[in-house]
Order: sequence, then structure tokens, then C-alpha cells
Amino acid sequence: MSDITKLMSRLHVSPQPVLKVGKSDRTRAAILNAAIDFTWTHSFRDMTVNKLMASTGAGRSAFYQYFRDLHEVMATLLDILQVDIFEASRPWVVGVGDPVALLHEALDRMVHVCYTRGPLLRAIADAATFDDRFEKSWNQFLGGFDNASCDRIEEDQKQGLTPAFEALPIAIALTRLDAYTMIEAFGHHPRKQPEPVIETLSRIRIATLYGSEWVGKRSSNLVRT
Amino acid sequence: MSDITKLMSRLHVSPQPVLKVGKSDRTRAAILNAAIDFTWTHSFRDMTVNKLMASTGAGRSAFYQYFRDLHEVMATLLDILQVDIFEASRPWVVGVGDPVALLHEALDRMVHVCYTRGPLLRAIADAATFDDRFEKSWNQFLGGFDNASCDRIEEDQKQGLTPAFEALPIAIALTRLDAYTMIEAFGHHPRKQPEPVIETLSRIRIATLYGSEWVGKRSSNLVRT
DNA sequence: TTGACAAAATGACATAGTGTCAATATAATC
DNA sequence: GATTATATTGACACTATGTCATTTTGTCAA
Repeated sequence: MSDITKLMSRLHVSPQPVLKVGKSDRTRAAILNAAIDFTWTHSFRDMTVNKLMASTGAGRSAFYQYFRDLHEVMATLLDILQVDIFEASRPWVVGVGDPVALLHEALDRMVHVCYTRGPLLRAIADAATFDDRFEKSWNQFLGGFDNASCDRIEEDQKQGLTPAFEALPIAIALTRLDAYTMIEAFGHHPRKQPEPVIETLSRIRIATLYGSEWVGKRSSNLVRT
Repeated sequence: MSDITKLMSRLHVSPQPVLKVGKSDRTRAAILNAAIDFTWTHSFRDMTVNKLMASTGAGRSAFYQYFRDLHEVMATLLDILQVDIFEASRPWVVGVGDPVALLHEALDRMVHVCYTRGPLLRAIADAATFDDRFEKSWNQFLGGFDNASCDRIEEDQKQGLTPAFEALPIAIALTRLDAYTMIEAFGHHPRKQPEPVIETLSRIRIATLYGSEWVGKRSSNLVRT
């Protein structure tokens, strides 16, 4: 039963307007919050089940009631973060109209999300090197981006807005560019300013996809139907 | 005393044609080789002192005679790899002449080195997330690249070959682009083909620095004195 | 309100890896 | 070949993990 299904059945069955939250849910949420808090001030490598559970009041063993291990916690947090990041990228990925303007819009939002959650993003990327299964999740996340980006590039190529080249390798490279540049910029305290990062990523992506003449412009005469 | 200095003094002093290698040197080398071999077939996360020493014949405790921990081993390997990679990048970093041609030359060599040592490069990047001190080494390695790249960009800007923008953030982003694209492509078996990676990285870098019109060309009319 | 049941939390245990140290074995040097 | 320096070893203390039988605690119906 998925989380959403569980939530809906609870809403449906309950005759009361108050969303009932069992102790189980509270502890689970406490663990996730403890993990988020932890990443804000420490590296993932220093995270232990003990330290997390110390922040929740419950004993260490209780952890295993909710998660198989720390990586499953991180996977849950990635699932949540993923939604926000994909949402932020939508303008460019599926938007209609001037692609340069759409790209600025999307990068603006994406950088904002990553700035807000920088240390968490970094912890997630770090955690991927610690565990086989979670590494797959992280690669699927990046892969989802690769594909969305690739589709958009191929669309723009059909329209003659972007030069004809093999889209997927470029999409893959640009995804790594974005991800690791933002992790570098926002993953540690003190975080860098978001604006220069937006400038940098949009300069590189626009120069690569639409030509250097549009770099620095907030929009172009290029139109997409 | 650097490795090279040691090697030279040994060559100089020894009257015999045979390079004298003490037992100490042999064990140390065996550990380093075991680590390299290990990265070729396994992830860094699965590396243990035990597994490494099993390949050398000596017991686990002997390891600590030579290295403080696994990260010191990886730091040693990074030092070695670093030399080859910086050497490969030299044409573009310090070369004189057509920058587009120089860039192709440098990327060609760099991709070749990273293709040859792909799994090791990946293991090194992974190891950086496991240890405070080694993370610093890895960041210094990337930072060295950032600076070299930044210097070259600022030179080209003075010559009017590259648009005027803040060079360092772009250099940082392009370094992450190169590093993590190559780790993605060459870090696992089966490795991707090197040629498309060269194409991809040079396309993005040239479009960003010299303008889209030079992408795909092996050289430009741009000249650098 | 109470009692019974299901669920959550606990503490003790087995396992795996780390790094250290005193004791021992081995190599190199005179 | 004796001596000295160095490499190697095995035992130990420590930290963290994940499991399980047991106990405690919440929830719901009577």
C-alpha cells in the first residue's frame, strides 16, 4: 500500500475533520526530521542510527521498526525532494514559448529549491556512494532528468532552435553540471549566493543549446509553438 | 621527499643497474596495487583493510605500518593520478596558438587518461565522501583545476577571444562538468566509448568560451600570441 | 472506564570492521 | 655471524550495525 493510498483511506474512513496521526506516524516523521536537521549541520558520513534516534527520544532499536537502514531514510527524503525539483524544472521541460525565457524561469526555480535544501541535497548525493541500492535510486533521479532534458533538446532540434547533435550525451553532461555545481555551491555552510550560480548555469546551457548570442538576454526572438 | 626525488636519488647513488627495492617498499607497493586492482572490480564502499591485505600475503595489521587508513591510500593514488591529469590538460592551460585546437588536444588527452583509469577515478571521488581529510584533498585537486582553468579563461578574455564574464564561477562549473561526466562514463564497467565524451565536453566548453560557431571545428581562426 | 489486542519500543546479543600495542620474527649491516 | 633496526603478528578494546524475544504502550470496542 503506497503512502498516498494509506493517506486517502484514512481520510475517507475517518468521520472527523481532524487528520488522525498515530504514534507510529509521529515517530517516523521524527526520524525523517532528525535526518534533515542532521544534514544541515553535519556530513552524511557522520550520521548514525544512534545520533538520529537521540533526537527523537526513542531508543536506537525503534529505528528499525520504520526503516531498514539509514539509506532507506535518505531514499525517502530523495523521493520528497525529487518532486520539488522536477516541479521547478517544468517550465523549460514542457513549457511552450521562448525557450531562453523558459530556461531562465526553470533555472531560477531549480536553483532556489537547491539553495533552500542545499545540505540535504549534498547528503543525498553522498549517501549514494555508501550503498548499492540507494546509488541506483540516485542514478534514477539523475536519469529522469537526463531523459526529460534530452526530450526537450530533441524537440528544439526539430524546430531548428538547437544545432543537430546527439542529444542524450549532452543532456547527461548538463545534468551532472547542474547537480554537482549546485552541490558544490550550496552543500556546505556558508552557502554561496544563488544568483551567480543561476548566471553560470544558464550561460553554459544557453550557449550550448541556443547559441552564445542569447547568453545574458532574458529572452530571445526564438519562438516555440 | 617526493616520489620522483626518491626515485632519482636511488638511480643516482646505486652503482648497479638493478633498482634496489627493500621489503618495505615492496609491501607498500603491493598495498597500492591491491587498492588499484580492487577499484577495477568493486566499489570503494566495499574496500576493507582485510581484503586489501589478503591480496598482499601479509596480515591485516601490517597495513598500519604504511598507511594510517584506507583514505591515506586513496590520497596517495590521487597524487599519482593528478600528475597525469594535469599533464594532459597542459596544452589548453598554458599552450600558445589557436585555443580551439588546443582545447581539442587537451580534452583528447584528458579523456584518454580518465578512460584508462576510470574506475580508479570513481573510487577516489567516492572516497572523498567517506573522510573529512581526504575530502579536502579531492577539493584541492578540483580547485587546482578551477584555478588553472580560470587563469586561461581570463587570458582569453584579455585577448577578446572570450566574452567578458566572471571567470571563476564558470571555471568551477566546467570542472565539475568534466569530472562527473567522465566518472559517469568511465567509472563503471562497461565503460562508455571515449569519443562521444570528447565530443560532448568540447562542444559545451567551446560554445561557452569561444562561441557556438567554432563547435565541431578542429580549429578556429582565433589566434593567441 | 476498562480490558484485550495489536503495535511500538526496549535491551541484550551476535557480527563485522577499525586502530593500537607489546611481543615476535625477519632483514640489513657491520 | 652477531647485532641492530624494522617489519609483522595476534590479541585487545572500541564503535556501529541489525535481529529477536520480551515488555510496554496506545487504541478501540464493550
